Amino acid sequence: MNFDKTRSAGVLASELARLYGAELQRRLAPLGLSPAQFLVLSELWAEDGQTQRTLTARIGVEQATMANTLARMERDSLIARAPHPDDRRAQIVRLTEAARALETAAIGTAADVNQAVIEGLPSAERELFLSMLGRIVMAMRGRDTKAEP
Amino acid sequence: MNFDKTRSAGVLASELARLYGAELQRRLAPLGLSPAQFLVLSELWAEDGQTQRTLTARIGVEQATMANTLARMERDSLIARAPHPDDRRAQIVRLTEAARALETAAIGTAADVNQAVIEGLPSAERELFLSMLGRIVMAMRGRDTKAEP
DNA sequence: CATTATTGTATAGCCTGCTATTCAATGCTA
DNA sequence: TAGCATTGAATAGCAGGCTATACAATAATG
Repeated sequence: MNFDKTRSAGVLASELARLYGAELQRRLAPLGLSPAQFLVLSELWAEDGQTQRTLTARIGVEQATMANTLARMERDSLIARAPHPDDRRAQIVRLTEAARALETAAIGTAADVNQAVIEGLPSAERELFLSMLGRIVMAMRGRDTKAEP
Repeated sequence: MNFDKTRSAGVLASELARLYGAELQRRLAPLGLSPAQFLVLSELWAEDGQTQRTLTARIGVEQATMANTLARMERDSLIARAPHPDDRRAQIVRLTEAARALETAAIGTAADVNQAVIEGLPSAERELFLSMLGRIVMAMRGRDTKAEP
């Protein structure tokens, strides 16, 4: 009886996630960004002025996680919050000028790191790998929301 | 300019890691185990009486991370520490009876969850996926230790 | 309209990563 | 052998996941 982590999709994915996160962190650091902050910014670059609720849904993280990430981003002057015009519970999250200025560099960096990851495979296999990984994630997302009998 | 996370190996791997971790946590909880604790135990089930140093190397996390995980495991009575016979800095980490009793159930659970992950793909693709993921991880591990000019 | 349910955020507290620092014990070497 | 370097662990402090709560604002319902 034993557990072979070298053939465990979960363990391998976790290790890849850590390695990717470390590398991205290292390369985003000069811009003053962390990987989680980059993800939020990438949503805001696409559409500025979203609600915390919307960001949470689009990024797929829990509400509390987003609240904490946004708090750090506000502390770091990457975002500012304004009152929502017709819902006094909510706030509008907006990019600061500083954050807006980082778009090109940060997206380039993230693309580089993702390219580096995928270069671990011969080019003929890369598309297939991305497709498989995407399908596995979708399947797991499905399981997640489903309760068992 | 924008960042497509649905085609980012890193973002997808991170999401998969989170989904896997959540599911494994849920299924190990009845046994009183967390995913990180399970990994340590799986090393100790294979060879009891290792040093913190050895566990750190085999599992591939930082020393401080392992120290904290072991502290929680000791708190939870999964391991006990004994003085190392010929190095007074080191300690020998040993399974408790309670931890030894969990082996079959825990390994079965982890195997189930990994099976669930892989079932997101048609069976014909599963081996190839594991192989690709393994190769990508190995390539990233290599990059990691390498400094850039 | 008054109650109740739902929704948007914030907060507390946990786990597991990480880096940086510290300290004692060991090992090496001049 | 004395002194410096290395090694095994612990600790502090941060990030970013998570669940569970709390609370005010809004929506829905009797």
